[in-house]
Amino acid sequence: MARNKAFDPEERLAKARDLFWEKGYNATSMQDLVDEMQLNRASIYDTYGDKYALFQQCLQNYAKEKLFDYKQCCDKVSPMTAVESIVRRAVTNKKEGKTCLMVKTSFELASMDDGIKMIVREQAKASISVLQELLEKAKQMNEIPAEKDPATLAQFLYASFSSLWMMDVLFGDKEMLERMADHILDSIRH
Amino acid sequence: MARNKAFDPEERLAKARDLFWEKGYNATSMQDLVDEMQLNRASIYDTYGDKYALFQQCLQNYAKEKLFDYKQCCDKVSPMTAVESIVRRAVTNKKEGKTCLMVKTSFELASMDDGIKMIVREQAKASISVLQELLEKAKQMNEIPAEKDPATLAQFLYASFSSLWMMDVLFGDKEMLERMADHILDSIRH
DNA sequence: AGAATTCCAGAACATTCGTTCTAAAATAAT
DNA sequence: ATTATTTTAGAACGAATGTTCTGGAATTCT
Repeated sequence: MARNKAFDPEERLAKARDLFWEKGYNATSMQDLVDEMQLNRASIYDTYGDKYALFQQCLQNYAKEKLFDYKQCCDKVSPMTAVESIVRRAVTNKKEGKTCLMVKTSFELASMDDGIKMIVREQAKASISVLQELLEKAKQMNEIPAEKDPATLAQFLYASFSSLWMMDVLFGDKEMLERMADHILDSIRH
Repeated sequence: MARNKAFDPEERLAKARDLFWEKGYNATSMQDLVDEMQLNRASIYDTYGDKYALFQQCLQNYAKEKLFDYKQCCDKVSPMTAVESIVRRAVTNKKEGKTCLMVKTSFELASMDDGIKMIVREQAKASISVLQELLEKAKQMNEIPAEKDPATLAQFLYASFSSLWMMDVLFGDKEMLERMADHILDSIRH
């Protein structure tokens, strides 16, 4: 009866996500999205809804990929090695100088918009859970001191990504970031 | 010959700063500023220039106050106590849930706009210098271990403000922030 | 008093914004 | 072939954007 969609919604969503990721929500116009997604205006509205709804889906998409990344680090290695690789990845994996979308969004929108805050907070909770689980295992294996609290450490670790990204934006000095990452990991182990 | 200005430019600049601080640059319209500063449009353009120039002046104003705050903590007490009070102040001094303007701006504009990045980076450098000086004194007084590098610690400390503010935005849990601050300070001392 | 400057209120400007709509071409199933 | 739906390009919309301008009232100096 009907014509099929000529594009892959997930793939085009990724393009929108990358653009929001680069420019932020407010600085990205609908025209920018039309150009970048290579879709007609109407197709965007039909498929994703308005700009706000589109952004929410981008956030969800980003959260899913990010969490998948985290969990991928957890297998095959000792818990502390997993934690270390997650932190190192934050320093190394810089997609062309793009700051983490979740961190960016936390500061641009989450303080004013409860809908957005909820999405970002849930992603944060999930990430912190992964880290906490790793740290609890590490504690059992005496890889971190007995007096440390895995929950607090996990929160601190997750929050530290914001630190690393801010310093990356301001100074773009990779060695500085590595020294900071060293300190962050040392603070967990000792 | 001429009429005097009927308002105090510094005082009205502070109002603009507070509004940018709350909403961010892009989400603040010129109309918002007219309402908040209680000034005529023309008076704003005559006194401060356009929106971008006004924002730059707000940033400078904020930087100056922030640095003054930091230096105020340095007198009369031991260097480590000064560092501690600066960190604690970041947790306690939350102006009605407003995230640090420098951190906010780092993520909203600094990655795209070099003019803004320069202002934020200079403020960061100045703050880090203050911290570094304190940490060097603390090291001489054996308040921190000999193997630690004050420069790296100062960078880490400054960056940690971004951590604390992000978690404040997302969770608004004061006790969580205090536990994180404890860990941050412990990581310096041991 | 008179000249100079700044104030205010608001109109006016051209852009840009997000969004909706029109209309024709393309494709898929019946 | 017919029907149904999605595609495309682009026009159109009202609202909001940043900015400039007009005009007149208010104030300060000589």
